[in-house]
Amino acid sequence: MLLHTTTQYAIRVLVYISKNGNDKLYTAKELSEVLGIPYKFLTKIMTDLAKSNFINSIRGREGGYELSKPSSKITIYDIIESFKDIEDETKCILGIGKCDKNNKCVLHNECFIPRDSIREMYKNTTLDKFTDQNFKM
Amino acid sequence: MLLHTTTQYAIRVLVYISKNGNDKLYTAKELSEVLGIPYKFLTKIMTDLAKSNFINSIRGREGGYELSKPSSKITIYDIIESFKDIEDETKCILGIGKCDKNNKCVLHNECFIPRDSIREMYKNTTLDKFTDQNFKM
DNA sequence: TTTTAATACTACCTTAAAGTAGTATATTAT
DNA sequence: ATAATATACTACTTTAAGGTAGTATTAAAA
Repeated sequence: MLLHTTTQYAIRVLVYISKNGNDKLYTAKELSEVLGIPYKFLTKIMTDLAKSNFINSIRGREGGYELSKPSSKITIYDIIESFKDIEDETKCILGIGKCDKNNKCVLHNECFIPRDSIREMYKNTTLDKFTDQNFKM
Repeated sequence: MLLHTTTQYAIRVLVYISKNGNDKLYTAKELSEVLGIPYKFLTKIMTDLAKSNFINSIRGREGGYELSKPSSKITIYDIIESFKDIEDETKCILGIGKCDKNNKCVLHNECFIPRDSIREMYKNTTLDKFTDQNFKM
């Protein structure tokens, strides 16, 4: 359920840009400072986000980053998936191969609903959902 | 939500002994073979389980391991906690310090219920719950 | 055209978890 | 007594994630 630091950073950057408007460019320096993400680590993540087409990166003086599509078209699930951080839904919580209804570990039934609800929430949550609200960044 | 391999192994060993009866000793060799856990890794974990008083270890020829208390007194939560693998309930899913009701990240509300239900399940699940049932090991 | 300020690339370092190897110690059957 | 068969201890290796450093490239301002 917990996400890798890299994925957390990616989500936070995209949420920040979405909340603050996609009508200007954001530099790595600004994102790094305001979100408290190490600069060099952040630029690596931004390059990945550009390659997977979440953002456009504009090089050179006056450059920076912007979302490459409306925030209503980006889900939390998309971001997590792009960093290969989605939990395989058949993966057994006790590490015994795959769990399905015919092949259950002792905790399978108890874990299924909460795991599924998290995954559905990720799929249903788009970045525009946060634009009006006041959350910590 | 996913557990470390060490924790998964520990749970599986204790569940196995509980299901198969605490009226005999189980050797590391048997547990390793039947559960598919690397022998040397398993013995390290068993030593930890003995130190944290989940099992008694009997050294020497004819030795082995047994539960040190009734399986009804051992919860999944106890095991996970002993391997320091319990998720801090105030830990922010996006890694922004602590989340509580006055200081929420964008995903806090959506994650709270499923995270809490997993934790409660761990607390309410004792090893004797599995003794009659037929689950994969 | 040169300087400045931005991102991109390549390589490395650090840390913790997973796993392995060898030896020491304990206990019982013979 | 001693051989056999257990667990315990110490130290090492491997791997992946997180993080750092230096340089190259790009493009607009001056």
